[in-house]
Amino acid sequence: MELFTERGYDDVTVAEIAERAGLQKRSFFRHYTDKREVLFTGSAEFQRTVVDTVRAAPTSMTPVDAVMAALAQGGTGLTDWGEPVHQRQRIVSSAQELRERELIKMDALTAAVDDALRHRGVQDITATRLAQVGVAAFTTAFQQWSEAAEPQDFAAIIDDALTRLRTALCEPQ
Amino acid sequence: MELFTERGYDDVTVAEIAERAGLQKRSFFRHYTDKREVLFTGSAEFQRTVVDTVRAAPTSMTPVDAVMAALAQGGTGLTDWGEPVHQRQRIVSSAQELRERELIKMDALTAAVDDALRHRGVQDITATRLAQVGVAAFTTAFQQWSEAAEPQDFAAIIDDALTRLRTALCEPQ
DNA sequence: CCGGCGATGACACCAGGTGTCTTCGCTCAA
DNA sequence: TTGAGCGAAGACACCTGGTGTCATCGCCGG
Repeated sequence: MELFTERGYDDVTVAEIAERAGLQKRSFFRHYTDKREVLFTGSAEFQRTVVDTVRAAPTSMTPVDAVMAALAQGGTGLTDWGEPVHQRQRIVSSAQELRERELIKMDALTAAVDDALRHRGVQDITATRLAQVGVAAFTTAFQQWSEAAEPQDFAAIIDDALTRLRTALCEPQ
Repeated sequence: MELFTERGYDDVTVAEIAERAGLQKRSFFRHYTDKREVLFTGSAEFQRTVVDTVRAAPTSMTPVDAVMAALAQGGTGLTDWGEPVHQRQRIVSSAQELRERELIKMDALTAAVDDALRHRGVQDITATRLAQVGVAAFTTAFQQWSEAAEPQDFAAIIDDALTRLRTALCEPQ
């Protein structure tokens, strides 16, 4: 993160990252499959958190609500980290290869949420759609959060995103 | 495509692709920025088609309907190619780096549709949501089409996808 | 017939990524 | 205490994607 922020993602070499960590280039690739992957360590844990929350939601909850609550909670956990998350976000959006990686992580998250919904007994096709919509709302909410000047409440942003989506889809002007 | 199908994406080298085309490795990179990009030549044109269709839709049409009609039309244009598209799809889904590239192309498409909707006077945030939902429906519809044993009508699939989404979102059980 | 221009050849070079063997440090049992 | 065993790291060669650079060739208009 230090190196990337100082000189930009492309101008930092893996050998330099390894050196700063007191290791050899080869050792870097024993910990991360990719140069990109070093910026996505947390994503597996984040995904697990969201999935667990969806599964643990009371059966009285609507599937939509369960998904949105899980994503809101997970997102709040992220945004609580504050500045480091902002920093990471700036780096990721600066390079296309990183945005690609982020997109595929979100795709994996979508698949995982989809799966969690099916475990709740939601019909297959419905589950897929809900997962897609939920993750899309999460993504834009997160982007909005990271672009905002003032610190904002993540849960409020993502709720707003969903409401607007519902309106647009179901009550077209 | 021949080489990739014969031996798999990873085991084909750029030098070999160039050789089969009677060119030098360096010349390949004068035509494509990437090894991946050679599988995404059509995507710019596809995006242009969809955007133009959204813009050209009569003002009497609902934004949702305009988007879905444009995507259905564009998708039908794709699926009309038949087997080559299936072949390409098999290759793309076989390698993570290719799926990543595909995702970012879809992201670009989403942004373009978003923009086109705003030009129609749709409110900004609504436009973004509609574009996301539309492209998501397109993606799953296309996937369903490419996995189907029998040739199917693309427009019907994508319509079905949207209907189910509306139901899931607006009339939760 | 010539000057210029775009496309390609030729070639060196860098960085990401991998295979392989060795070395080091720790743990645990005899 | 010692030594076998094992995982993590070092060392190093090697491949491939990707770029910079310069020479070359064919074409086209004047």
